[in-house]
Amino acid sequence: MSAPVEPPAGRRANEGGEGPLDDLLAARLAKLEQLRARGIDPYPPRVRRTHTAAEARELAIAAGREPAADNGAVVVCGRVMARRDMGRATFVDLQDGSGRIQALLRQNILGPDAYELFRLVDLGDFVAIEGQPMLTRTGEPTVEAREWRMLCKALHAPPEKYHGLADPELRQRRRYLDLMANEETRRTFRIRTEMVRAIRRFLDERGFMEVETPILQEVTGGAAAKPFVTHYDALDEDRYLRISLELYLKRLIVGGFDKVYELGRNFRNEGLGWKYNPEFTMLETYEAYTDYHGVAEMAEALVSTVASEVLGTRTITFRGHEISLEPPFQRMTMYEALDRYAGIDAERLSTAEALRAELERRGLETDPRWGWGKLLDEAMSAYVEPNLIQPTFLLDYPVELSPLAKRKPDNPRLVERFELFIGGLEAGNAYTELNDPIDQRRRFEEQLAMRAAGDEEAEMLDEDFLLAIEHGMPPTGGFGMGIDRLAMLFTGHATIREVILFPQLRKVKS
RNA sequence: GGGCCCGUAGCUCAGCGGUAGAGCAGUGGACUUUUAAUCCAUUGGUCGUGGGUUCGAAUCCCACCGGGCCCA
Repeated sequence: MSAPVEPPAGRRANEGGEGPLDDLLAARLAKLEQLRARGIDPYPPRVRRTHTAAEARELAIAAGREPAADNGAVVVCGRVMARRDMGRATFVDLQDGSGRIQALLRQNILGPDAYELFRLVDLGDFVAIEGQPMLTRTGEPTVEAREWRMLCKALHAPPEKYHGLADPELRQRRRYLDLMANEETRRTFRIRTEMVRAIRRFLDERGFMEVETPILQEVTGGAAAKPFVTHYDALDEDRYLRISLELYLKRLIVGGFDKVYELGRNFRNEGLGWKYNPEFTMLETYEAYTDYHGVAEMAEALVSTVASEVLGTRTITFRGHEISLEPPFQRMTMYEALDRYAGIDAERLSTAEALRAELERRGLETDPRWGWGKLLDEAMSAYVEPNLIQPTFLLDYPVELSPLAKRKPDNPRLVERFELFIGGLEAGNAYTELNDPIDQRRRFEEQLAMRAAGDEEAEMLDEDFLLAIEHGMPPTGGFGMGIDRLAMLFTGHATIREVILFPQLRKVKS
């Protein structure tokens, strides 16, 4: 049943029902009607495709310039990306998920009617071409059509064929246009997917069990971050969107699963920036009967293995630096790093006042509410992290910054923790997990005091989690890794938005 | 949050106080091996929005909206 043509949604200029219909749109709608008038469905429900574009290319190359008269036709399908009209012959470039293939339509082969009908095909439409794979005079793999079929009429033109889509805002808001126009974008997201697959493979082969834990949480924690709040109508109760995976995964270690991991989305109510998006993907692993040194070995094996499998190399380029992911990675304590890159002696500057004075002297702006731990963290961000280009484990953090990590037996002001830096980015974080429930309660209480003093990023007290570890959690090494940041490193993109399909953007107000 | 920059045709961009432009896309025409096809002709714009300055504003000023980069 065919209905009269109505103006489709789209074309912002026409919203509100004023003004004439856009010329480009009108031309396509007219062609749509002409197809229907000739009894052709512009949106047929199915097609029998025999070969992808890539497969047809292979066949064309095998067939050569003068293919045997009948060595089997193929049916290829795809979006029309370019069209070169030569009179009684027309070339089109079809793009499908495998790549591109050229098709040649000639009037004497198709017949005048079918050839004439092809004039109704625009850039962006999907068509099926049935015909002979072969090479043209210039050696281009081509399917020479003996029949063609409409698969889907597009009402809008695709982005410009040569420059593609360049406007960063459009590329992110309407990622489908970016994907259809830019091969580099398609490559980026294929690498990201391959990377995630390789990570799962690595962990699965090592006997880890993939699990899923709640995103909507009554109490949230496991990271220093401000959460999003939502409301659950059925219970008339508020819930937080999780900020990390940690506290639920450790409950599973308590329950007796020795090796678990989760790869999932976290949500943090913070600003946007080149390395921040409010929703981002984390991997966290927990392994009983290992410690942070064992985790470090696993982490470097994971990063280097995944690089080899996905990129075929362990050398990457990021922000102008060549980086080797070959293990072992460099190891350095946090204090050593502060001394080496900033000349700051954290042990001597052991009070907030002393450290603040030193940082102010260096021209770093500080906030009077910051405690010693936060000040140290800022000093790290300013002076140390940008220097950690080659993969580096920074070991042994102050307890103030790590309420869920176990203290070092020989220095209770420090915990057994590392952060992994690659290309100046914090890519991983791990600790020997705190399993002393008494110490854990004390640490939560210190965090509560910080919350009361106005620190919105301090941990909440999770009584249910405490009850869990009061039942006993074995010595455990935990690890977290930002998947988006690893994707930045692997694809060479300098901003996190380039590796997230639909990054968070402000609403468009009309 | 602060500083700097950007917003012009569907897309990529020029114009920066004096009648809104180019290429691609579109439309009409020529062309049966082209590939950023070529050639001829041609349609298309509240110059992000709203105020202001000016005889005159895409252009200068202010505010707002959206985006980018740097800093926090």
